[in-house]
Amino acid sequence: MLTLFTLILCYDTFMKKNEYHHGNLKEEFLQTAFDFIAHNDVEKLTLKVLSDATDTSRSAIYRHFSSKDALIETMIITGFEQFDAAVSPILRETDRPIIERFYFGGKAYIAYAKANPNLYRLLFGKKYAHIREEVLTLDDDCSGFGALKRTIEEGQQSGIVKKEESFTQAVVVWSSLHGLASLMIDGFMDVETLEDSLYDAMFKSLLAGLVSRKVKLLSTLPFAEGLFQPKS
Amino acid sequence: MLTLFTLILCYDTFMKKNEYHHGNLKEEFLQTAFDFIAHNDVEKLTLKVLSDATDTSRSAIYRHFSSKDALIETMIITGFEQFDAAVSPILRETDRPIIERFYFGGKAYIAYAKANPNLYRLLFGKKYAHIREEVLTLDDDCSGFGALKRTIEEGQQSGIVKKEESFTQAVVVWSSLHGLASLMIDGFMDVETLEDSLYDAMFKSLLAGLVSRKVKLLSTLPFAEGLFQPKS
DNA sequence: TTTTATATGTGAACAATGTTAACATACTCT
DNA sequence: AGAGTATGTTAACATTGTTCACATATAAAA
Repeated sequence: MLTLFTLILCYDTFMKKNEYHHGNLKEEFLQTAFDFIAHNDVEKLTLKVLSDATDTSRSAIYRHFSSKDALIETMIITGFEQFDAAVSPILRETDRPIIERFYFGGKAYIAYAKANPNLYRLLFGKKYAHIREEVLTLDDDCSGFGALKRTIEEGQQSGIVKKEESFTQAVVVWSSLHGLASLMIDGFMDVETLEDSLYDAMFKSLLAGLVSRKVKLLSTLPFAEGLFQPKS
Repeated sequence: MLTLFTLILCYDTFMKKNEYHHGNLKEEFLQTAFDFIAHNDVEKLTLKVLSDATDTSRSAIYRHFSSKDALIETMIITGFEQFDAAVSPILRETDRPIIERFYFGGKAYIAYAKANPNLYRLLFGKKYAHIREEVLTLDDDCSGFGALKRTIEEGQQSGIVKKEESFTQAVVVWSSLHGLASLMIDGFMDVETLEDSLYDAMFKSLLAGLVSRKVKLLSTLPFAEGLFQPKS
């Protein structure tokens, strides 16, 4: 009997490690939640999903988050960090032609939304707008929007971008990106076949409104040929 | 005692009319639901809200709709009719300059979304995309998108709009409108002070991408001055 | 008119959900 | 070794959408 007890003790100690106290349950919850919305809508994310996946009780989550919404708030904060990390750096590659930075930055924006539709909806939807306000401020230069605005201002200084209110210009660009991304991930068009051509058309249109007519385009982007007239 | 009974009968018959059978309860449910989302998010619309407002039991709705979603489906169908009725006719005012039609059509689009944010989100959100597919097809000329595409094609024929794929051009326009409307109603910017100037900037940018350079703008819209070069 | 069938409304009950409270267990620090 | 804290469990609650058996009004048939 002593031997059996010892065996159980050994099993508990070395095999199952912490059966009762997980140790990093908070991270496990978050990871499970992110894994879940990679394939399911946020609406389907339930506490039962989290407890089942982590093999805990339904109320265990309340030791790490004050509520379900609190967990989602954390997801939104880290979600914005990841989203920004995927898009903003491209705008800041100052050794690259600015038009290219706009082009590939926007392309990364659409690509991220398409690759993570449920996360994108969570980040930019109405429901958790109050959390967003804690994370991103449009006036903040560090935010994605701030990076866009600053890049536009940089383009103004080098004469490529029209010298208008940069905030307004940035909103116009952002609206197009957000609109196209939303229409794509919310089931309005066959994304697979149209994504690239639609983005190119939209970018071309945006450039026409953004770029000064006096400037000849020096970009290497092939589709942009003929967009602008030679310097007169 | 007979008198009392007669009184009750009279009361029932003439005052309360149909206390048990309402007669038009289905319409009452729909009207209540529309009234509700005029001031609240769709997520807050619950069967208890409907039963309380119509003074019926919680399960009465199931005599008129097979489920809560079925009621919302009906709302979406009529919602699209109303939305289309507010926007599409402007595009079809063929006696008006086409640029003006674009301008005021888009303005009506944004205005409707801003005036009915919860309905707009319901119509264009992901959750009920399957119902949308029954109502509107992008290929259908009668839909709002079809009206936009046809107007663009009309502009191409008169030489005002660039002769490119009209579907792509329509998607570009729609993306901008949908993006701006979404950003506004989902709490990204102070809509009250910025709505008009942002829309004008966006429309100007769209025109730059849409309109043929060879055409001198004859529109009466003041802000569009200087957008295009004189016919050379 | 009386009877029958159908349409419409009610009340009780269900499972699922987020949440809380009382209790149990394990880790930490003295 | 023991006290205190952090972490996990179980049971219960209210709310939600939904269903089912039952009640009542209207329509149709006799």
